[in-house]
Amino acid sequence: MAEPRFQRRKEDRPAEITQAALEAFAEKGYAATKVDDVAKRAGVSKGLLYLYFKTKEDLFKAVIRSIVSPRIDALINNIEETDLSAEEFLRGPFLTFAKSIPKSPVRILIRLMIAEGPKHPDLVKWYWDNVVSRATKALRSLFDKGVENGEFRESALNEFPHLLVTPVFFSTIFTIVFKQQMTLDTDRFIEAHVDMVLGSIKAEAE
Amino acid sequence: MAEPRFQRRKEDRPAEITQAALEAFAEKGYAATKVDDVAKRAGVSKGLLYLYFKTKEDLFKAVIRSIVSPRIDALINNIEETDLSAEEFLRGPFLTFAKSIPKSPVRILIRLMIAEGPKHPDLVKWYWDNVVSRATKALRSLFDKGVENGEFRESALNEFPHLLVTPVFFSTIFTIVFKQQMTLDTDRFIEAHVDMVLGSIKAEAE
DNA sequence: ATAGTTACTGACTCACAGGTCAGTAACGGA
DNA sequence: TCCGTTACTGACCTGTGAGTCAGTAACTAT
Repeated sequence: MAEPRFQRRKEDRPAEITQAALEAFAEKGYAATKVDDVAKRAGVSKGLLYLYFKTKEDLFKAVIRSIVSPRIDALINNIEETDLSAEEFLRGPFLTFAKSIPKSPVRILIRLMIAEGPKHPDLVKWYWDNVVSRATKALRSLFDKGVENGEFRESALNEFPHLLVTPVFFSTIFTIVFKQQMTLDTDRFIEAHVDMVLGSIKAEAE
Repeated sequence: MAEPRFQRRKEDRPAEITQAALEAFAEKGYAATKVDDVAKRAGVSKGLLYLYFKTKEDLFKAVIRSIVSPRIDALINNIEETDLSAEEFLRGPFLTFAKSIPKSPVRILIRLMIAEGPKHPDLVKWYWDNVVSRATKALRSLFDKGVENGEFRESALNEFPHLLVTPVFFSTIFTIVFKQQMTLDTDRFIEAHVDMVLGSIKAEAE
């Protein structure tokens, strides 16, 4: 009695395929990844992949969405529901999150968005609405709250909350591009920036 | 007497072709740009292009090098030979340079390095040696000079001069990826960051 | 003029990868 | 155990674009 050559697993296939695709894209980038390789990695034929995803581009979008959504939701809930002071939150949960990015698989997505974004305007739109806007808003409310309760002075961070996260992007890209020659300690780099920001916005005792 | 169908211009061809390639890559990215299109843009046949550049990859590398070199040389000479104080230099020539990046054609190269870098390790090595290392060193010496002459206190910027330029990368990428939905005022964004940095490292009068 | 040199052309080749589809076999129900 | 359904396979088709090369015409030297 021979082993069955394959199993029917309709429910699990999409997740298995997007996971395989993420790994493949991470290694080679989008253009250089063959659909056939993704299929092999997922233990599936190319034909099946095309039953679940209409085109390679469709697969790409599914990968981004499936990885990004849960993470960004978690961060934003975290900001909204914390009972820490603004400074405690920034030095605690935020810093932990920020330091993890350059080391986690998510960093790949940042590269993919930069590299492939211009070819997929609707994906960029989705990313803007679901990630950038929401994260910006959450951060801004954090700084506003800090000002309201007297922790912080009014500063450029209220207008440009992005100023907080610039070193996260910088070290992520650095890590990806210069992984051979890198000696940058991304943890201390990001910490130093957060120190500087807090130092410049904390209300002086007066 | 008919016009000649073409002219022989051995000297000028390489520069014309790399210029055309930069424009094409800027519009479509590397993978999506056809060698034939680059040739057409340069007013040249595909065959001629292959006389000057062995492969498409070779052309890509030539584009990066030819655009980057003169700019980085200018900046570094500027730092080394200025007779401004460190703060004056940062608020003057450096800020002008920094603000120009997200708007200039060079921003394309940043995207190309991120997107294609991993496939061209020798190009990344060249970029590290000729751009990143030299720029880092020049900036570090600027902060060191500031400390020596009592303008600045010793700070994280002496160890991580990169902290100065993070918003330049951030706004460049933002501009490229989110050009449709962008409302970020990159000039004021970068200025606000430089203000913050200077505010946090200036020696207090004591 | 004319012959020699070489910058230049563009039709061609060919490998490759996205996408298709006719057939196959796993599974569920009777 | 057989039949119907459909998840799944993989050989095939096809457009595309990188790279080639035999031929052509612009220039040069005599």
